[in-house]
Amino acid sequence: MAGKSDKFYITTPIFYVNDVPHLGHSYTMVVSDIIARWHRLLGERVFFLTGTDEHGEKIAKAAELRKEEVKAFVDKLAEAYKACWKGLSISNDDFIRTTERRHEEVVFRFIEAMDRNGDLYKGEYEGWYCVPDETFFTDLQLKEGRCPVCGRDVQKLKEESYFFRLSKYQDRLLEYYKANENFLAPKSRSAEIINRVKGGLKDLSITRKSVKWGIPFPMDRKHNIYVWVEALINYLSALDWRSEKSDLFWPADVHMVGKEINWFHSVIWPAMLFSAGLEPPRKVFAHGWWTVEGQKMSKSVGNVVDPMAMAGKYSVDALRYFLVREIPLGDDGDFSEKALRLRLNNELAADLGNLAYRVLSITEKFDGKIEGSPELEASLDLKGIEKDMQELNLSGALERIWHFIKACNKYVNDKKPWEMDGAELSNALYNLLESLRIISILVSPFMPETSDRLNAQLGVKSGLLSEAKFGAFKGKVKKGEYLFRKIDA
RNA sequence: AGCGAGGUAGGGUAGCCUGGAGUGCCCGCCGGGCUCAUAACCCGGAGAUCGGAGGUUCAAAUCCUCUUCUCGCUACCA
Repeated sequence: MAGKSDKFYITTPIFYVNDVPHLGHSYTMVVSDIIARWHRLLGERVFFLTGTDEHGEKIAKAAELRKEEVKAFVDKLAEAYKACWKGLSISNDDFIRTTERRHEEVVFRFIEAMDRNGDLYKGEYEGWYCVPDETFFTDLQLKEGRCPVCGRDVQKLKEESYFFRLSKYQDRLLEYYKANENFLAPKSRSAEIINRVKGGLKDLSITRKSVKWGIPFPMDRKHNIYVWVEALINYLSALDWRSEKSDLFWPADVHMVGKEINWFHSVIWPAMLFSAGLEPPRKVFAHGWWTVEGQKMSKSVGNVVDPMAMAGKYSVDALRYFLVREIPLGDDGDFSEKALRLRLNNELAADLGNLAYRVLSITEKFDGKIEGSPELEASLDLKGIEKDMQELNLSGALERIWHFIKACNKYVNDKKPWEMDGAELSNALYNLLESLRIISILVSPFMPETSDRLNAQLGVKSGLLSEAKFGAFKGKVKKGEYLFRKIDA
């Protein structure tokens, strides 16, 4: 029964813990959570992973700046991330930290597998070095020939380093892209990657002698493994690679990533997997960025949006709904409280909340048996919703669900159940209550808390997607609070 | 600069692959209806030469060429 066909493994990036979580992180999490919950709704065996990336020079510096011990510093931040995800109803099955032993062990095995395959060699990394900052930079990173951090002169330096033969995998990557059209997603970004790979791949320096806060390179302990190489392996270390668990869940079905790390996940990571003798993931999805009222979100501008504050002000579910409804997955979008309020007031309160409230109000005044024949079924495009979700068109799926909600509101207006009684009224209520039950199932991945509350008001248990069809209504209705309240500016 | 994506009513989007009346959705605006319900809901309407030019075709938002504007990526910044 536990076949590989009904498993689903989805990951988020592991976030770099040099600062607390913000709206961008939360967006990745919410999107991934919705996809994970959807697959659970399908009855699949889901493994949903997130975590934190805790090595590297930047983190060591950030800790030093605050006069804290590095481990204590990352411990504190990892907790902040965990708390934030809990607050946003994120249903991750595991939380991997790159400072954990289980991660280090898998990293060692992975590097050794690459080495056995003859893909690692010792060479020299050449770059521009800024002495006061103790950091290497590439030509592109320099600002007018000077250090991009402090603005001082840099010097060309060579450092011994181990390299990964990325160049060896150019053809194999291109073949993989070609054979798996859905791997690079969204489509609008795939050409960008393919053309760059076609342009040629250089081998990668994957170790550093100068970086102290990291995982040692197993073949030469004077070196530490470069953070991003090691970080990518988290997707396997959480599965305890070479275990029953990894046999079941690997390859990952979706790596959800921000567009800035697309290259690492679409090119370097699959090449590393080839090298270690593993299958690449099925899909890497690069989502877009949020601006805030037209401006880039940045600390210096001071417009960084705190997801917990937004969730506190408007409710977790309103925030989750807004994030996925506002923009198609893959596009960039603009965040503003005004836009959030608009969707909360019009779509959540006026459409969904009001529908539930008006139907439940009428139902409570009726004391007969609720039964009838499905009339609203035709307004629900379940196939379309399933297709959208399969294609990760989350905003499209919501649009279809709302189309149904609007059809239900229209049904109330047209039927005027408040003027009915007896069998006629029973039939109208049957249709509306079953619709609400189905709506509750459909919105549950997006707004789990709201779905629970609606279920409680309908007096039904939460169901799987297979139950999202008209049957006999078996609930015991008890009108409760509004699902959503309007909020004025 | 190279490569990529996109310019559709006041704003935001879908449609483009597989040409066939500008067809849809959301917000906003105008008018009407209703009153079970969170002053919510429903109906109707105004509003677009589908960035510009040329071409293919009986027919182009949709295919081809050119042009213009916007945005993204350009590898060791997690």
